[in-house]
Amino acid sequence: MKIGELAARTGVSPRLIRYYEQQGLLVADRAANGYRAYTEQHVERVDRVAGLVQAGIPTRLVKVLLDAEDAAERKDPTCPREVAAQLAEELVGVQARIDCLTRSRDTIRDFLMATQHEILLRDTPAPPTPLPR
Amino acid sequence: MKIGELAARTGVSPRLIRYYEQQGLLVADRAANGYRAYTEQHVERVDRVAGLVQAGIPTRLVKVLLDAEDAAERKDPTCPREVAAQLAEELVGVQARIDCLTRSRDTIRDFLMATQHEILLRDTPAPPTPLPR
DNA sequence: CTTGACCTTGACATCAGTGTCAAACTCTAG
DNA sequence: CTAGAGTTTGACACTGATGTCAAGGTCAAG
Repeated sequence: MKIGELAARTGVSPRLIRYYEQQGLLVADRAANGYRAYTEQHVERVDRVAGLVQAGIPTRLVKVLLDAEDAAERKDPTCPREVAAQLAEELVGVQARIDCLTRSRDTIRDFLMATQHEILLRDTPAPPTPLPR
Repeated sequence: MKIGELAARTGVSPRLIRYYEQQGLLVADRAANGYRAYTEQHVERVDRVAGLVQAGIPTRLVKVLLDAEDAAERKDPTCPREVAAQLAEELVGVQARIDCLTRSRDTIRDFLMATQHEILLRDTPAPPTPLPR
């Protein structure tokens, strides 16, 4: 598929898709005419990248994260200690973000409940199930 | 306490603290000399703001979120439907970020385990406990 | 009183993420 | 063959979050 379709399917503008590629987060084949050619897998990839970027992860780190995911997928346990350390480092940052967002999510949800606006709550996950810490 | 101490305690630069105030995310008392004066509560507030901003929530929305939290805390169920709708809207965005980050966190954690780097895993939460969706 | 550390405001700079526009090319439909 | 839609690259612009610097006020220590 071409970039326009990929953009349509991911909700990410072509401009941004090219930007991500330029940042090394994406690799696109090229058709004979020079057009970028994408596969189904790219759809997922772009969604993932956009999601992380929107979650405040700088592209530089998105690359690290996704590279690790790729390695994991390939069952490629090649991981120099240095990289592992960087990932571990990043992990705490990610967890911090999750905690902060979770707190806000819970507060918003509770608030909407308290103000009789439950109707607005769609597919947001399970109720105040306090997770085992 | 003055801005320097607040900055030290939160790890947020004075510059940024002033910026947050300017964006309406913070309200600071003023001492007779014009210096901003903060209380313990501000420490928490600044942590919270910084956390959300780092998690990719634009300051404009951080304000909405925190205002709702404040309202909730004051047991103030005054909430025009319009505001509630906006919050509900924001909720799905927050949840999307959480999902995306959670996925990355799990992948990183799994990856570090798989590569025999468990040692690097500090206080990151419970193992692959698949949450009930 | 002077000095040094910290505060104030405001201007300017930077970086990342995005949008927009232009010029040129490709392809498909008519 | 031509028109229109989509693509490519590259330049420029903008916004939000931050850093930095300057000029001047405050204050505590010496």
